[in-house]
Amino acid sequence: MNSPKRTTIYDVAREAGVAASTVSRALRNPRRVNAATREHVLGVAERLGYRPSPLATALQSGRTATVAMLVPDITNPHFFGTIRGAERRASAAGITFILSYTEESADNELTQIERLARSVDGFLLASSRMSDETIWELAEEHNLALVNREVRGLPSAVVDSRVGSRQIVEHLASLGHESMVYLSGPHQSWVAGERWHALHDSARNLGIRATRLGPFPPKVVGGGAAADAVLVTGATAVVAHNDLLAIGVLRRLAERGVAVPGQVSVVGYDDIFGADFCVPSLTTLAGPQDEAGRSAVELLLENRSRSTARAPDRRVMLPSHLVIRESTGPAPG
Amino acid sequence: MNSPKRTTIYDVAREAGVAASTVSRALRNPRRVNAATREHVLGVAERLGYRPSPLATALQSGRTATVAMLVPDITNPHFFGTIRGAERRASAAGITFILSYTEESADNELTQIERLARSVDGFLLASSRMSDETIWELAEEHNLALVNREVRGLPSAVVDSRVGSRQIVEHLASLGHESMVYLSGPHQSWVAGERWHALHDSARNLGIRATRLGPFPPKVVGGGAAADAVLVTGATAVVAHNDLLAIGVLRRLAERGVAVPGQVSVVGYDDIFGADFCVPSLTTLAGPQDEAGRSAVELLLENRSRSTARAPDRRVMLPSHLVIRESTGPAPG
DNA sequence: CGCGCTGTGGCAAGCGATTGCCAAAAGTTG
DNA sequence: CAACTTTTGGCAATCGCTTGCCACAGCGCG
Repeated sequence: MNSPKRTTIYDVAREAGVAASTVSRALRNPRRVNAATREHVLGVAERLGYRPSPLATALQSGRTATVAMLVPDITNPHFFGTIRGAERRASAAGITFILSYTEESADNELTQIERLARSVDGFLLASSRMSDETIWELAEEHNLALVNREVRGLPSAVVDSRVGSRQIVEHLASLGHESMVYLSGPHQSWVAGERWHALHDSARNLGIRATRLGPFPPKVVGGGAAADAVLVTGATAVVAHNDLLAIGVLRRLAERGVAVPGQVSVVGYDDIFGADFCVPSLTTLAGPQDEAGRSAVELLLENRSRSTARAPDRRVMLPSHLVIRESTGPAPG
Repeated sequence: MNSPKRTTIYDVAREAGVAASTVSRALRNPRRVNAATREHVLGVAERLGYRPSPLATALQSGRTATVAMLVPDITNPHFFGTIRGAERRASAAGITFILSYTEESADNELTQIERLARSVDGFLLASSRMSDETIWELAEEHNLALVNREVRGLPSAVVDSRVGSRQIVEHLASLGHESMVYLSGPHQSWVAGERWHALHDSARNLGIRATRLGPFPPKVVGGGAAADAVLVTGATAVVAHNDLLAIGVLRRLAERGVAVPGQVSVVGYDDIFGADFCVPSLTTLAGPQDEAGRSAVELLLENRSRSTARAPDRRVMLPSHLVIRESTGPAPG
């Protein structure tokens, strides 16, 4: 419970025989106070077990030493890496980390931002479902950093999926595939668009027929319908919007007796936990998601002290790489 | 960025032609103010886009509407369910959710608690690595709720593993196994002890020889050494401290050409993501981890307003159930 | 008609820090 | 040694909100 009485800066001041302001300075602004007094004050503070109140500090100074991360869906293991990376970085900087799930809803994101605005120094928006315009407007009032999303002029950390998508297509082409299907994710998903464009372009360059199906829910259960939809197209290769969906596809294809990669090759994105031990193991585009979380926190911290509203356009692009496993193989026939 | 000037309670007061205290009361304490004035004030507040400052509220009233959850290891998917459940419940109550990873270290837990003490209403300790005594002392000063851990006199939400462990042993006995090995988790882990005791007792009752090996790191990589250690014992059944370890064991056994469940049966705990699609799929003790997270938040909220330090001894015990899959089968010979 | 009760609203004192401004003390310089 | 500059510490206002206490008005009642 909240203990009866915490020791405050005033207790320390009284005990040390100085003014509260001196204690404050000794703590935050060492050079503003004489070395000897400082030692003394610090000693007393230590002895009294003084701990500053983050709330009081924040109220007065405006700095909260807190960031909030908004994530659309916690069920998706894809985000764990990002969350971990962000939390680690924040924690290392002594920054408190607030986590909030927005359940795939842009409205929810807005509500949370509104609610937390006064208590944080900035927001990490992971795979935000909001429109570019909305985000852009929010950036006017709040300190934002985007993860796996780009909006003109805003700081972001994204794991590349354009180059990686091209690698996927090249991989499939080299195996003799002539047609592929992209199983698309939620249509508000920015990366879904990026991936499709990159796949589409590369496919055209390499003379492969590429079509898009969906959107499908980016979950294992979404794979059932997706797999069936694929089968009627007759394509020999499937690229799923993420590994969850891919795993669902594998499962459904197995049920239907379709050989992978004998008849159909399957590729995913993210290299989530389990991608290496499902059957067949999944060829997938892996990227440093935790690094993305880490970088985003750094971008936020960089801008924390800035005075002008809009942050400079810092973008971090992290490389991805294709991990080839058993779910892709030569095109049949 | 933090916008130039937020509208405060005073702006509303001036605009509405009342005192700030009246605005405050209209907002928090509806019955303390005349219905008409209240409507009026609320209208003005709405019109001005007033949002209360959680910091100011917290500083003055002591209520922060925030809880912090301390988790030993975010890499472990086991915790995802708990985190999700807790976040959902907190969010539903309009409570801000702080997440902090303590990297399997009791010291880290203490540090975090110390640091956050003034900014939260309570702590959720998930699978805490701290000693009973330390936790007990902390409870003197802080509002705590434990997840998957019991300490005399403190509120806790745990997923039963005693009954479940007995089910595991019965399952193995029914398959004709006469010896089993428990691969133990970190020795500070309370559940590890619980599980071993339950397994041990049940085994004795059923005339099965049970031994304990370890501790092993509760991760996939820990499974390598664990599997090898099992093989030298000659036991026909392995119960791993959690699914990660079990999956590691499966992998190592496959490498060594040991048939599962032909030669050795393997059981895990938690039924994490992937337990159903690894090969062979894993028999495991499943439990409502998200429910545990949810309940723990509720316990915290119940105690939030209490005056005496120690909370009443509320314990929530959630049932687990054995999910039988392909990794267990009849004892060889 | 006078008295006390209840319903409402305002005043002002905090909550625990930070920080601009000022004054005293100490150090510098010619 | 006087005139100045620099260091160092204190005062008090402030951040935005809550809440104990008081005052006033309207009301019921004997």
